[in-house]
Amino acid sequence: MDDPSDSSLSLEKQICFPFYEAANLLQQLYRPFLAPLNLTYAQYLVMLALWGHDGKSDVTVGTIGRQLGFETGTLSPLLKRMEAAGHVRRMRSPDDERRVIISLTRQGQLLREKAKYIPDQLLRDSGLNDAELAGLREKGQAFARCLRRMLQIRSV
Amino acid sequence: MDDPSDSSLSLEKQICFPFYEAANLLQQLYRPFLAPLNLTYAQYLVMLALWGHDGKSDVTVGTIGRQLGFETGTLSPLLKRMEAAGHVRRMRSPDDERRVIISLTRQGQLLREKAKYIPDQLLRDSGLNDAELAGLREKGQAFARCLRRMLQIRSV
DNA sequence: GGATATTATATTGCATACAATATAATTGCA
DNA sequence: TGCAATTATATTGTATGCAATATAATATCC
Repeated sequence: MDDPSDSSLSLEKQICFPFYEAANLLQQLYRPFLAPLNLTYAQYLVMLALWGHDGKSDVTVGTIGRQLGFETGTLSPLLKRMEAAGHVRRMRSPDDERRVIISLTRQGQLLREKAKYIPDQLLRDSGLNDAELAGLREKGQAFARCLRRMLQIRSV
Repeated sequence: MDDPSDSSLSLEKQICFPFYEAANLLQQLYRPFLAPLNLTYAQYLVMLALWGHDGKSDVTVGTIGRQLGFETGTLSPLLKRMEAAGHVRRMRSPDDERRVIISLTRQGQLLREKAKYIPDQLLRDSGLNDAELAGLREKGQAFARCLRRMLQIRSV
């Protein structure tokens, strides 16, 4: 079987394409919910990370990058836009001036109250039951884990 | 339960994030395989679509857009880059001059021979068995289908 | 303690993505 | 036939994404 059949190049047989398509679609799905909060989907993920840290410890650009799998080339300008929008503050660490500490502004903290209805709303709209949702999450995480392993990226 | 718990905003509980992350990772995974062919992942998907049509009938910009879920704002410049790279030709339809017919160049046809080893290579590298791969594909397709339904996009 | 290596972030260049809008051609209907 | 509606693609503007590179600060080693 050294010569793979041409059918392996069939669009329908692709494993990756549905995931790629889903990523595009889910951003379209979130847009009308996030636009009123002045957030894009990538920015929403950053907010989730920051809300999760609760200001208990310093969160740097690198912290967020590792959590979300973003390179600095993505995160730096993204965080500047979020700063311009008033969601976050960027501050050089006094201890290590290479680090930039990202913290929530008051507005960024308050945004959590508006955002917390979004996940449940979308879950309801999906019409999927808990088992189906759990199955999707598990498969999504498994695939991401598989890809990280193939790329030799240390999982968070 | 009108007031959702804040935990719904936890990054770990998100359904969508793993799919979003996977889409970013899979492009990184394909890059070293596709770069030698002078293709990006999105362009590879266009090639899959074109190879699948086999030149049997006219493939327009709209045809590809519906198959891949791309807007014209994405596809138009993408196809121009593929034309500049010598993979495809763009030609106004004589029948309906609004249409632009996309066809493979000789180079684009030959590229299929080089590309056909990629899927099997990646499947091997994944280390997943057939059942796991089938499960992933099914869940990915199911999620994309769910999102299309939520966005009221007619499936291809 | 000073050269070297490492770390953390920023910048640049290129390629997606999509919404909104524009343009041009075709269709449909009075 | 003529004009409004529709269709197909292109353009513009904004926001990702990542690789490659640059910059600056810290750590390490001798």
